Amino acid sequence: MDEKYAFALRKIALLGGINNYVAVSSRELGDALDMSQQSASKRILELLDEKYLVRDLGARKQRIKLTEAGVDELRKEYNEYRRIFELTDHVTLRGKVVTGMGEGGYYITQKPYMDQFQSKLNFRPFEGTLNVKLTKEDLGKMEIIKSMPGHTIDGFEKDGRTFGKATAYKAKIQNLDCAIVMPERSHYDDILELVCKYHLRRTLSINDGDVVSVIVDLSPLSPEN
Amino acid sequence: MDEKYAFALRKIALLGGINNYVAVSSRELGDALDMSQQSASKRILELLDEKYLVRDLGARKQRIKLTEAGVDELRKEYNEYRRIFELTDHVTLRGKVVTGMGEGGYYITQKPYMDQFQSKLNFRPFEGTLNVKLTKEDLGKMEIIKSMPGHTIDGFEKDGRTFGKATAYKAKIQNLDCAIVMPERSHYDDILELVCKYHLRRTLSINDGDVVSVIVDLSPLSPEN
DNA sequence: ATTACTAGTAGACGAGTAA
DNA sequence: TTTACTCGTCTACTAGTAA
Repeated sequence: MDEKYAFALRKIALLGGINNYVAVSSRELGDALDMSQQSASKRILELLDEKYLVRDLGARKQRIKLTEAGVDELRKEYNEYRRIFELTDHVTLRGKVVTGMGEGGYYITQKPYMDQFQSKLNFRPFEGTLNVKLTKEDLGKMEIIKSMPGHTIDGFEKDGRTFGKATAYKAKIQNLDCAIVMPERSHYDDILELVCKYHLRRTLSINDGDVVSVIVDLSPLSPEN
Repeated sequence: MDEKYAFALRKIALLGGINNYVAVSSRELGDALDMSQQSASKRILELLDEKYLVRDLGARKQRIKLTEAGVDELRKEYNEYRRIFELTDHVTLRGKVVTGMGEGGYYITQKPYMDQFQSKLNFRPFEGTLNVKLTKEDLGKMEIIKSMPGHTIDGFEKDGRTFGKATAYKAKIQNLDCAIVMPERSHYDDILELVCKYHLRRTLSINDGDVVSVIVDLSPLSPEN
């Protein structure tokens, strides 16, 4: 991603091209970008080529709109700014409860993992994880979380099989202590895996499709805790 | 402000150079900016020249830090992203109550202004304005407000003197209806001028130095209201 | 008005290298 | 190791202009 593309996309978004088509001439965009009409025209062609923009080239004036990919690029930059200016001690994630493959539960209950949860998070998880599919808006917050230290859960070998490393972060769901676990090699990055001392679905009376908020603690870890 | 400067400042901020000096070699910055060590070195010199950066050039490795001006430039971009992604119907401003020059009161009480307040905001302000000096963090939010329509208060002439145009936005302070008034040609942009039907200091028992929150309404204006 | 081609050029970049 | 100079290349820009 070239920075100049992000810059142009940002200005187009500010002109209203984020949710709807907006009529922006190459001259107007040139003014916004402080460049010539010709260069702005070229920039638009490049953005179309990169699939960051779609265009409806009418007779008089073109109408343009960011694509999903274009919005995603902007969101990346937005998240960088949030890391810079909103550095707080917690992040709130929202998502919908879903049923996973049951793998989470199998992994979690391995003794070496359990022992580490006990020593690092101060509780032994109930066998099983609660899977939460994050809303699109909160997906970017995962990057913020990943950039913070968290509790490292070491991997191990057993019966010739490898159990990978993971990182855990203390969290709260409806004021109940829990933790989110992020395997180092995860296929999903929009699924949050929660572990808790109790059976979350039963304790909180939640089911598939329910929307829940998870507050992830990002305060600096005290050494040896 | 060249976009490439903002890009470099952003990466430096992410590397930790926003509050403190941080050791970043020109090679490391080059990697972050996806450019050569030589170009990154040049970029740092340019940023120093523009006073966006200060440097402590030690024997082994330089230590750099953003200046106030540098942070301000980043905050501008951050505010652009907030306008894009956080488009909400209100903005909360915080600041400290201060005593102005008394000009506000003189202007406000002019009949042509008063009549417009009555017709556009549906109240006649108490004679006098409450001045609130905004916190640095919320200064950028003024840009967001300025970019929204608001109620236009027309200027007029009287006794050969010109009374300028202004824009008013409905607001609430401690749940009390009020409005902020932004003269088109204002010398201050960190001072909020509030008008209210009541005497705010007396009604809310506030005095100089008290910190107040003002919720500014940005919901789209209904036509003819 | 528009958009966007071609051609010429200024300036940004990296390689080589000094300190 | 650093930082940062010079210099040659090449890219990204604008002017002119067509459609």
